[in-house]
Amino acid sequence: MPSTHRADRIDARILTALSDDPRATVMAVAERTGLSRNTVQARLSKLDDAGALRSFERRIDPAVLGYPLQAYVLTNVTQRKLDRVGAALDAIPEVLEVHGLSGVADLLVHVAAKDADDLYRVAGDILNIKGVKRTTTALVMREMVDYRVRPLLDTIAE
Amino acid sequence: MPSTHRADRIDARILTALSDDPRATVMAVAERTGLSRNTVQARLSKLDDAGALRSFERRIDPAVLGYPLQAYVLTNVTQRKLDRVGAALDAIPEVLEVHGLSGVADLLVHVAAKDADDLYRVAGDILNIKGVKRTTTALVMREMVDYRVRPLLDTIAE
DNA sequence: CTGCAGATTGAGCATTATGCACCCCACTCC
DNA sequence: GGAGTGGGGTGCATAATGCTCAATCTGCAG
Repeated sequence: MPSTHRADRIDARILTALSDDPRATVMAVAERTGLSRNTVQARLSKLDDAGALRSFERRIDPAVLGYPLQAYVLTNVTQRKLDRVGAALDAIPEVLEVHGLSGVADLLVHVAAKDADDLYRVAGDILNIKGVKRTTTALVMREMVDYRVRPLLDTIAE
Repeated sequence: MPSTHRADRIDARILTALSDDPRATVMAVAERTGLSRNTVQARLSKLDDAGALRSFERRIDPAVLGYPLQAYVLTNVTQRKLDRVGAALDAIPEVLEVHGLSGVADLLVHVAAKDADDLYRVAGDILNIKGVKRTTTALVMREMVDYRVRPLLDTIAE
């Protein structure tokens, strides 16, 4: 469903400017990028018409909501029940995201928790889902490289 | 450095409104939440003074930048060299984020790639870092639950 | 080389939003 | 009772927005 859209140099410059200052107005972006206000406005509406920008929720840190602990739960699933397990995971509030993988595990479940006990409980909830065979929990201890796309933007902008 | 800040019901309502419409103006948020413009403005400036909102880059989908493939590389590292490995990973453009873990692996490296060959190359780059002992690559095949914080926001907002 | 379609730009204009200051009120904690 | 905190209301000068129109300026096919 997403992104038949491919960002070019100009889009990259706009996105870079927005990364520098997410609350920047269209005018400010235009100034920063040396583009006209019209162009920036047109590009931006194309970008979000195309659904190129993901949910604002991505910018919300669970820690601020009182969930300072994060962990990744590698999950093995009885194959036929993948969808059911997905639905069950979706119903757990502490589940931030779930990726279907090829490789070591079937699912990578990203969870947040209030504290160690809470995490233990959530991990238990996941293990109790019918169709889940095995889980391995890895606690996030440090953010070594914070999510960034800048290097990719830079290669596009040359 | 982050978040001595803890969001309350009002913050949660504001954040929810912004999730519904990321480009909403302060006025629109005030209307949607039934709060006054003053309050919304004050809350928002507190939120970003406190650094409660993470980088705008989180909203940029690598797929739009021409990197439609994503993978997680579980990495085992010679412990003493963790920082050096972190720095080396930081230098690889295709590395989106790196988490330091407790558990199965030492590092969880999230990478993007243009295609299968590109991914293979990136995985090789990681494995070639001095201090990296072993890697396991898991390709992301499906987004089963897209990143979301809504359920957590809802519990706060009651 | 010529010409076309799409993108970029500059300008204008009515409408809204912003940032800030000031004041008031309700609630809580001493 | 008094001080402090946080939400709400109002006003105002300045700035941004959304939109349209017309004029270049591309890239590219013929």
